[in-house]
Amino acid sequence: MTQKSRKYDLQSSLLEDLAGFLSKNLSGSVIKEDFEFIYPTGPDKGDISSNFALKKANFLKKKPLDLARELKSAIKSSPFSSAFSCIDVAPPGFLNFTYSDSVIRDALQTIEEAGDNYGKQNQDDGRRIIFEFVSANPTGPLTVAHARQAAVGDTLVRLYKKAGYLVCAEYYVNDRGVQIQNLGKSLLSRYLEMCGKKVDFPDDGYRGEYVTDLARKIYQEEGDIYLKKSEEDAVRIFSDKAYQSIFQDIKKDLKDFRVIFDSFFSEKELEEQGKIEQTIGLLKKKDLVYEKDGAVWFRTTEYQDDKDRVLIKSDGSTTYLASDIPYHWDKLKRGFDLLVNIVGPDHHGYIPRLKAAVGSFGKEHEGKLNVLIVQLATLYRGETQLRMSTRAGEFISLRELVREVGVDAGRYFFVSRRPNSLLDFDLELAKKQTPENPVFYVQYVHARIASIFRKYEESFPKRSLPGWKDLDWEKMEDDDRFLVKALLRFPDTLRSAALSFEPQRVTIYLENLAGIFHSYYNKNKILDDSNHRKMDLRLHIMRCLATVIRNGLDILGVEAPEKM
RNA sequence: GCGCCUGUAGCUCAGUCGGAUAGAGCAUCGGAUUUCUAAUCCGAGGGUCGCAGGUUCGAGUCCUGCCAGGCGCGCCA
Repeated sequence: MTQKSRKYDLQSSLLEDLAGFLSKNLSGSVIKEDFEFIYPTGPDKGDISSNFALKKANFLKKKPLDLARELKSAIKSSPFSSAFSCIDVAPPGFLNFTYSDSVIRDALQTIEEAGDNYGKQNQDDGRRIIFEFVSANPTGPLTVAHARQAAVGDTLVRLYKKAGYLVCAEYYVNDRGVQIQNLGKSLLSRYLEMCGKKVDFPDDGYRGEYVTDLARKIYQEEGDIYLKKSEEDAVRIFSDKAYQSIFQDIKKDLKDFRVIFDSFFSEKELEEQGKIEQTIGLLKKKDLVYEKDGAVWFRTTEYQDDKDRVLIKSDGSTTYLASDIPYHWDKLKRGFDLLVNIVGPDHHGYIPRLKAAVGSFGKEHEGKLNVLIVQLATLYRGETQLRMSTRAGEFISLRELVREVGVDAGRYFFVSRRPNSLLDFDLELAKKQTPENPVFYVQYVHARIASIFRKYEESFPKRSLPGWKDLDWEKMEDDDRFLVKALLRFPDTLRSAALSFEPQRVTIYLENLAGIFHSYYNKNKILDDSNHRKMDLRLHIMRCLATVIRNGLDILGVEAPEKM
């Protein structure tokens, strides 16, 4: 990690340099990566701690406390000394550091300079990452399950972009195959009904109302002109009409949910380019496929699957897996080093197959696929759980959800729990404008600060706020320090959220930060005509806090309002 | 039966690569408003981290076994 890459992450930069210094100061047997820093819990433990002495005492044949004291005195007589107002050796061997005011000053300056870029990093390990998510079949509207996947996926993409990676967000479109055919047949049936024909609705057809609505629209606009077509042609035409219409709606819903895709990858094109056949040919050469019972099988058991899987069914049609293999090969060929797939829990049995697909491309690609499972969300209205059944066509769509609770609350709630945990989503709570609702609690910070600045403009119309260099740091109090130290943790929070694929760390951070602010706000007056020097300092702190809240909410795709 | 996931306060959940006395919010109870937005704040009570072993300076976190719940085990997607 270069100095430049940590430009906006003061804390990591400082701690890394410190680790480098200490590892050199000890003996050659310790490297800077041996030093880790943890956030201490509880009072009187400083701002950041090191457990190095406990970890390495045995290895260095020293007592932990002695080792800790040794480290402390090394720091004391080094330039790093000025970064800490206190270095405390605490039994059984912790080193507790308290940041000095110079660090706090530097933190504020960093945030003011960085602005929207605060939190941005340059991980710079050259890896390119592709996130594939939602990828819902374009056979019906997006549901609440897709909504959570969309919110999680999009937030992760934003996190990785902020961390400095080259990222691509992709939607894989199953725009061919049996399900699209079924959809076309369903639409055709509804259409024929409108034309007055008596028809049997397909057994495995799509019974949702959206199909009937679309049929009505076609009938109204074009009349019964399709009655003359052969059934084969009609199914083809109606499949295409249905798919086009539904897919447009899906794209619009995603856009309205502030979910941005860089590309939509078509399965149909994959087929038309002959990639599926090619792939099976290639696998044949590697002796990874064989015929049995009239079907063609892929030896996924070579890659830790518990049984082999069919690629070509005995009726000659191909399975999803047959398309997924060339699709994932294509991702690798496009130069992506990490393939992240975000899927629902119903797909988890599918993971070994996909890993086999990636593994079959070559030893060097094994391990490049990372499948994240996003669990379902259960909707509640207060205490009552909303039952949903996709089969019967009874479900709450993404669109309805957004209409009811809005994009901000929707996105925030979906990412506020670990992706791998079930999520209870209370529609009533999401709509509430009270502190129980974490979205409002966090947004309110931004609105309150904006309000302070409005009031400031009003009360001191002719005054211009002094620049950063002219502030009086003697006026800083413990409450101010505490607040800024929380801001200092922001870049590290984003990094840890990204690397662990856990966006809820951002919401937890923001809620904690909001709590610190509201408490501060209640206790301390910002605008103070009797003490302009203190007011100036605090206005700068408030501005930095608003920046962090805004940047944090932006990662979540949630707006930071000026007024509420 | 096999595999994956989950189990932390009454409820919903945090808990970073194994760190110090396990934390929030809701709910309950008691307080705060001549004020930059009370959409807020302050305080109190509330725990066998599912159970039992193990690893070690140290375990909610890692390992093994068990218990409970969810999901997956198709020539469906």
